[in-house]
Amino acid sequence: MTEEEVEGMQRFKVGELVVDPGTPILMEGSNSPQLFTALHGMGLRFRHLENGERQVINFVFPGDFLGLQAGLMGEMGHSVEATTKMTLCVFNRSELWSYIRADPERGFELAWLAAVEEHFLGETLTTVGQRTALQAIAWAFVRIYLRVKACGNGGDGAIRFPFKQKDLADALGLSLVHTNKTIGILKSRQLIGWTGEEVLIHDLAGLAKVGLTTVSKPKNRPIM
Amino acid sequence: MTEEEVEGMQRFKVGELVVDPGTPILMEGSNSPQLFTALHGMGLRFRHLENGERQVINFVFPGDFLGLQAGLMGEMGHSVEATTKMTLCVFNRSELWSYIRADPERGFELAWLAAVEEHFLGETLTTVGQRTALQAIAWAFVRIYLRVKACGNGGDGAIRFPFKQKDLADALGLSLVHTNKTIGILKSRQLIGWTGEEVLIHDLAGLAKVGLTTVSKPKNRPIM
DNA sequence: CGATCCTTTGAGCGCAGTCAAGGCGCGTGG
DNA sequence: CCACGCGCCTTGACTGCGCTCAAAGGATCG
Repeated sequence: MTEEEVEGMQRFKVGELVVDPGTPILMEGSNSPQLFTALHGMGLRFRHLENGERQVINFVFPGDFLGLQAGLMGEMGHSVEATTKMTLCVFNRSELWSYIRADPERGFELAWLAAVEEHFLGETLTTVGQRTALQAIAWAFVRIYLRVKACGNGGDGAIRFPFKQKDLADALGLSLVHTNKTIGILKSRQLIGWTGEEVLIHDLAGLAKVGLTTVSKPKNRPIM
Repeated sequence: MTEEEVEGMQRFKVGELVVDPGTPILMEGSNSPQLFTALHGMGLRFRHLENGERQVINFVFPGDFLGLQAGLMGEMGHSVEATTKMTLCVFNRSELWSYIRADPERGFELAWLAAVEEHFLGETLTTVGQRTALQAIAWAFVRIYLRVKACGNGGDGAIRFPFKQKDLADALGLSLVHTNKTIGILKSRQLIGWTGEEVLIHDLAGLAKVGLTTVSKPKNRPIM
């Protein structure tokens, strides 16, 4: 989300909300009357299977819009939960329509947001479906690093990543044990480091090579 | 896509295009000057990994919009290819903006389309990441059946499904051999039949149970 | 200083992948 | 008319990546 968009949405904000780690923000299947933009902190989007298995859809970073599906379709396809303490910008779902009507470009903004999500989900699906565990985890660190750096945090090769190995495992469709051992391989190859809430990317190009991916600069929304 | 939306878009159509089976329609990474709506026939959306592996993102049925990512982001995240002979409604990408500007609801329509795609991709991701092969294939047949029935074709338990087992395998991140054997299990349990281009759903409820999913009616776009 | 949560490591198993070969339907050409 | 090739489906044997079970460190906290 560009700064102008954040700016524009601020006019529709109802207030700010600060939530503690572990707080559910949106529930799968629900039709929340409120939508959010993440201002600080990090979280998780995920779905549950009937047998209790969890699929992490992606990680939530500052700037992410939460509740687009509820706003557009009337029902969330996944849940959102805070992993760290988070502060959220709150909107009323009922005002989304007036937001769109105010300027035709607003609808375009939302469509663009959804399209970006779709694009990323397609890439994730390809990872989970086709990459090996080693490739998938290498890919994930490349994506996460680029995503975090894009929102300003983490200048050099270090980023804050307050998630558990189980979260990454659930994001990639792997077991915790196998994820742990595979991370160990990447560590031993001097490609990454991960201690506590800090991840070190020692060799981005090497990681990208292992992960069968390329490091391209993220594109901004085109002005039509 | 509702009939009114199709109606609305028809005004922006440049013409119709008929393509033969196997024809590439959109290429991953490209910025096609043309966007399409599928009118007849079926196709595939897919991505390729650097090692040549293919992930099928989903199946294209009549009514699907093709090229939304190119229109909104300037670059496709996946390729689209015709599986059968297809007829497409053609639009100019450059007119997308005037289409949106004509009516604020237009932007909403596009955002809604993208959100529906995102919703479905999240469900697919959960399948590939968390369901076993048997559960995944059962889930896939439930989704496909509901999707095909939603666009009018296939009244009773029979639908036209002109895809190969390899296509389904690539959609679920499974090997062809294992997919074949797993389909055999579903056949022997009298849940489905699959001969040539026809799939028979003998027991939708039973399939849904195996696939750890529920058969709920699809929701229409809410009128805000 | 026990309790709890997370990470790490080892052992063994099994689901799904790979390799290989055969069957079947269909179109093509001798 | 039949032989042949080709694409796709089917089946069997074997392999191995990743899962499960289990237990042992560390770190943090009341």
